[in-house]
Amino acid sequence: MLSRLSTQQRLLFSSPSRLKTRFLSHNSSNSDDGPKSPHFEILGFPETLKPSLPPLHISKDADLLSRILIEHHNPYHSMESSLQLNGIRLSPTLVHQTLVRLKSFSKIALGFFAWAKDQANYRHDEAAYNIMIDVLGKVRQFDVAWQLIGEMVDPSSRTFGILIRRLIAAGLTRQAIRAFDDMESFIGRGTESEDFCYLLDTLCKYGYVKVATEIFNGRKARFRPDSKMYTVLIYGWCKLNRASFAEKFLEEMVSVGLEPNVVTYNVLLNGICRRSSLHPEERFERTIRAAENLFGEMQKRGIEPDVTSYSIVLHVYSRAHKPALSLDKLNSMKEKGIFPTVATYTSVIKCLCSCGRIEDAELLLVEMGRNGITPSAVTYNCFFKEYRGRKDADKALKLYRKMEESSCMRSMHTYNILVRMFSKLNRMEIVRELWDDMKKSGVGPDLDSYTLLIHELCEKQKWKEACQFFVEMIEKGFLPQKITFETLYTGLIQSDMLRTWRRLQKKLEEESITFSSEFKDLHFKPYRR
DNA sequence: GCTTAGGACC
Repeated sequence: MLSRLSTQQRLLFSSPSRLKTRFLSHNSSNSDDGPKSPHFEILGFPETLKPSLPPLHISKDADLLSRILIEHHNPYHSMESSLQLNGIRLSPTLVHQTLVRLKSFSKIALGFFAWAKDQANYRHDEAAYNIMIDVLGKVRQFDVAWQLIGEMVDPSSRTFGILIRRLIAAGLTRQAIRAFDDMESFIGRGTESEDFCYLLDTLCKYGYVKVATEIFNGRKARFRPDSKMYTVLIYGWCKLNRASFAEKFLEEMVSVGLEPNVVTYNVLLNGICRRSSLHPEERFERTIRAAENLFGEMQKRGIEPDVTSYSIVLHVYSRAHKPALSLDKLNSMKEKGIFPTVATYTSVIKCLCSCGRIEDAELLLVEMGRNGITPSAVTYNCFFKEYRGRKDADKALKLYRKMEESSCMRSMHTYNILVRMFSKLNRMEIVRELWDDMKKSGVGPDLDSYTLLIHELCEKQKWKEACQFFVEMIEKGFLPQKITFETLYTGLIQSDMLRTWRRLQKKLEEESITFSSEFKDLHFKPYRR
């Protein structure tokens, strides 16, 4: 069962450096929708759910269907020969949800998609095509994506938006622009300013600001520029830290008679504040002065700063560790009748926590609740980090329970902070609970969770358990760091656990994982934190 | 689908 999964994952990436691909794919957690690890426990898959049973219940359960597909379907065989899905009733919801769950398994997703279409006579709607095109774009199978667009009844600009975003994300900006140009022959209407703005925005978000500027200048005559387009370009240049270009576009914008709005100013404000160094006090003051000047300019134009403007400044205070200023600013915005959002509160809370004023932060958390603002995982993580620093297990656990009660989504981070904290405190029963929660909620574990758990277990000399998790992580497609391998390997040898050691070796061989060979000559030190 | 909060080790 396990080896079958690995085989399928292997087939998914045909490049020779598949491990690297796998490794990278699991590290792209900050990309908006990069591949996620499988959401389920393969090891514990119950026998009774195998597709040899009448598959009636699958018709409603995308979770189950996707598990079965991942586990039993060989993408190189027809769906019938690996599965008996004949009795299945496909509905749009089932198809969408299943495709979403197969996002990291593009071949299986495509197999299912094609099977539904060709064998089950199911007519995919636009949403299903869009998901599929997105999945294909992620693995750069643009030829197949184009094929699907070709067979769609009426692809919309949304479909093209997805394709264009994937092309740009893959660095194929020329192709993206060509797709944009070809779009009107598919969607049955001419491209509009809005579509053009989306193209510019996507180019800028992925850092191709120069390309965006070029095509903007080239097609100004065709698409009437609006303040949104200018804002997008200003955002791009700010992102690249090229304030002079950003200002040039602001000037141009005004000179063609377009009024900058509050978003334009917030983009500029963020440009000033975003990466400015705050280290010596003068730099912090300089940044704040620049921000305040911009506030003044806004007011001169009759534009009132909004929550976002204040949140940007509050983030600067937080980075500069200025709890008093942070609280002042929060109060002054409230007096102006601007209601803080989660982002606003989170910045202030982060500031207070990082400055040790956790009681004040706790008061703000209460205030948030009173104002009907739901804290996010990011908000909670600020507290957890501080509780970890204080080794305050009780408070951390209490807050975690509160999170569960309010069914606040836990982030990967929440778990990683807490797993580390409770391992260090040797409260392994809680670590276990967290680990189970993490799997159940479907957010993890990720490469970091495995790495830190294994390192903690090694430190406690629980070699066997560490080894189990090491094997498990490989089976899930995570490439361990070299240091993790070395720590475990050395520990096993030093404690004469040759059988476990051999098991580890066999696993690595099976998966053809090698860590660079110079380790043989190294003198190992056991892991120290 | 124009803007804001976001890890931790070394």
